[in-house]
Amino acid sequence: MVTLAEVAQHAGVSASTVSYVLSGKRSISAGTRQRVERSIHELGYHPNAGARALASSRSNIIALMVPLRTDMYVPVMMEIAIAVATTARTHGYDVLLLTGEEGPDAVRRVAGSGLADGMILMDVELDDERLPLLRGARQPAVLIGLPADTEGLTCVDLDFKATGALCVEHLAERGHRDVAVIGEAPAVYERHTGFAERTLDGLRGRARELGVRLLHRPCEGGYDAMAVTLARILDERPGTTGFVVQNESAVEPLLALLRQQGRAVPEDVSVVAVCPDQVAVQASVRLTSVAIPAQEMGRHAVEQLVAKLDGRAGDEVVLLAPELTLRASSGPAPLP
Amino acid sequence: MVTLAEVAQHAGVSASTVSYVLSGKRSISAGTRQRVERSIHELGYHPNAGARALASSRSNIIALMVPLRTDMYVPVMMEIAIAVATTARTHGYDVLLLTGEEGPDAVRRVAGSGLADGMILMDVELDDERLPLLRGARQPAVLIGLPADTEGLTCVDLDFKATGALCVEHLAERGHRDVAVIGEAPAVYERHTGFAERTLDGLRGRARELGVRLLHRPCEGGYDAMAVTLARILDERPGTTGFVVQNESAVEPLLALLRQQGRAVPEDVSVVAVCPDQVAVQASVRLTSVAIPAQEMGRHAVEQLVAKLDGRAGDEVVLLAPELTLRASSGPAPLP
DNA sequence: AGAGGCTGTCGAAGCGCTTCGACAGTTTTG
DNA sequence: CAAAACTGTCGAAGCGCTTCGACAGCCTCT
Repeated sequence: MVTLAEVAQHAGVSASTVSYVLSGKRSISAGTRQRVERSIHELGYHPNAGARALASSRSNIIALMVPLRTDMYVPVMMEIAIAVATTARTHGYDVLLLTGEEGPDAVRRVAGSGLADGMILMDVELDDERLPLLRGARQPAVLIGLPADTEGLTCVDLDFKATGALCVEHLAERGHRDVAVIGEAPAVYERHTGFAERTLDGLRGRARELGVRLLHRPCEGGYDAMAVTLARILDERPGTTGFVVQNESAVEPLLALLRQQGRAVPEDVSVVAVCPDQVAVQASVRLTSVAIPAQEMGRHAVEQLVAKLDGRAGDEVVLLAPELTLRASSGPAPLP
Repeated sequence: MVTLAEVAQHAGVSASTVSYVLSGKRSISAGTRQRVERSIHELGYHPNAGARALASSRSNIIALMVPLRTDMYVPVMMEIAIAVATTARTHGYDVLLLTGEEGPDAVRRVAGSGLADGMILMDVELDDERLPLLRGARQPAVLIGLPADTEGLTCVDLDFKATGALCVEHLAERGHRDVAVIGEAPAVYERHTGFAERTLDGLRGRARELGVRLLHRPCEGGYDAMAVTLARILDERPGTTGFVVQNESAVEPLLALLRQQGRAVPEDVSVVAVCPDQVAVQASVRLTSVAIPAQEMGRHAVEQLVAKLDGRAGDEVVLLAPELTLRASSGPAPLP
């Protein structure tokens, strides 16, 4: 392994000069800089990460805590994770992957050991047990998701309340009076994951204002579960003509079942989904949907965190505005 | 931050003693050990990762390089990544997440800086440009996937050739003479990803032996692409009664289309999928499938890598045997 | 022309930990 | 019963880098 000292000797300067060339924290004459850069190149020098971390108390690593669960739409998680990793690199950071398994201990471990300079947490519950630790820590953190109390925390998320409202509006505009909501798996609600409840809030609030009757049913993914859920819904509210689907693995089963029952989409029934665009486009009926901006969320989270690490930002809650894309699963807009 | 020295002082021993208590590399009397452990606990001490890495030239970090692409089934990638992270923790390692974006440079950077002790690469192409670097490096590495030349490399993968053979056998046993293969997206073949081609090898080889006529068609996921592909297949081979599907996002569309055309599964047509069990179970017809053992692959990869790091293992190619699970999408076994 | 300010470079002091050799005290051995 | 072999602990020397203060040389003022 080539060391700083060897580079310095090769270039005929002192070690500190090489360090300053690398970090740019002091001005260096053009000639010296070039000589040093050539030596670095010729010797194939790479700074040692450990030594750097020790001397500077900065590891240039961001920890990303992803949920271990697989009852939520995994591609979204993956997309966020990849966006985080990619964005982090553009700011000179690497990403350490932590699973939810260790829980709060992971937070302690990473913060205590200086392994990472800051952390990003996904899948935050309304009253997450990791939050007190984060509030107390000198470790900057950013949450993807919105807990009940955001005091002293930085959060990034889609505005799910507005998302719910938007879906109802869209269906109401098209004349639907009875709307069913196919929600996430029951477990998601039971552990009080913020986004599911917030979507529901938005749906209910706007439905009340617009005089739409709403029926919400959680639903495991898959064909069988969807069949049972749909049967119950139509039993209870036979006049249901609008569907909002928030569980991506229920989308295709729902469409298949509706088709099978002779209910045409969008002629008889409208469907709006909350899902990544890819899913909406690949479905058997191209779905009108509110996209989950996974990439943007990941990118924003990193940028907030980097800003905090640079002392450029304080706590902040960023809610991304939902956007509804009209596709083939909901009727045309009514004439004005 | 509490340091080793402070713990040592608090416990009334020298710093090296504390270090040996922590690492267990020298024997320590029970009394001393307890005193030190109490001090560690009381002071809330966490060893500094950077200092440790510097002094020991071991970071206790494994780098995991995941593909950036999203044209392959993402949940499998995610499941592998999570299995890697989880298994790594049980061996005392953390996982650094690298995206394919940086390509070979990432390998250089990580190896050069000592950021990680070893690396695991996913989505390896037959003639991957990262391979020469790995062969030359003192950085142990494990591949998930199988390149063309495995000389000097450690690899873990599902035995896709056997998987292909198994699928054909299963359909042949049930009397199918014309079998269509719905493959991955064309791009996957174009970049010569090993598993796709190896599956095809297995399919073709066994088909020839068993006198089965095989028609292979790559297919983008989604409903529309599948519709076009299916139409072409039935046009070219109207007698097709068996399907092998290797693209998970084509599964549900295929089932919907077959249903729509009045071809009953499994009465008229049998379908065998290569996909995670979750997908097979959630489909509108529970699918006979060969599972992709994502967790096991991740776990194996870590264990191989850790063994190499401990000097307990050399290069090795581990191919996991495929297992076919009979479900509702293929006919009953013929009477003996 | 001398004071004061810049620039560019260097030396040295750590950062917190691991690990090697040394050694006092105790136990085993022939 | 002395010699040999352990055991358990300590001190000190780094690991490779960052960063602070110092300073030589030069330029710019009045």
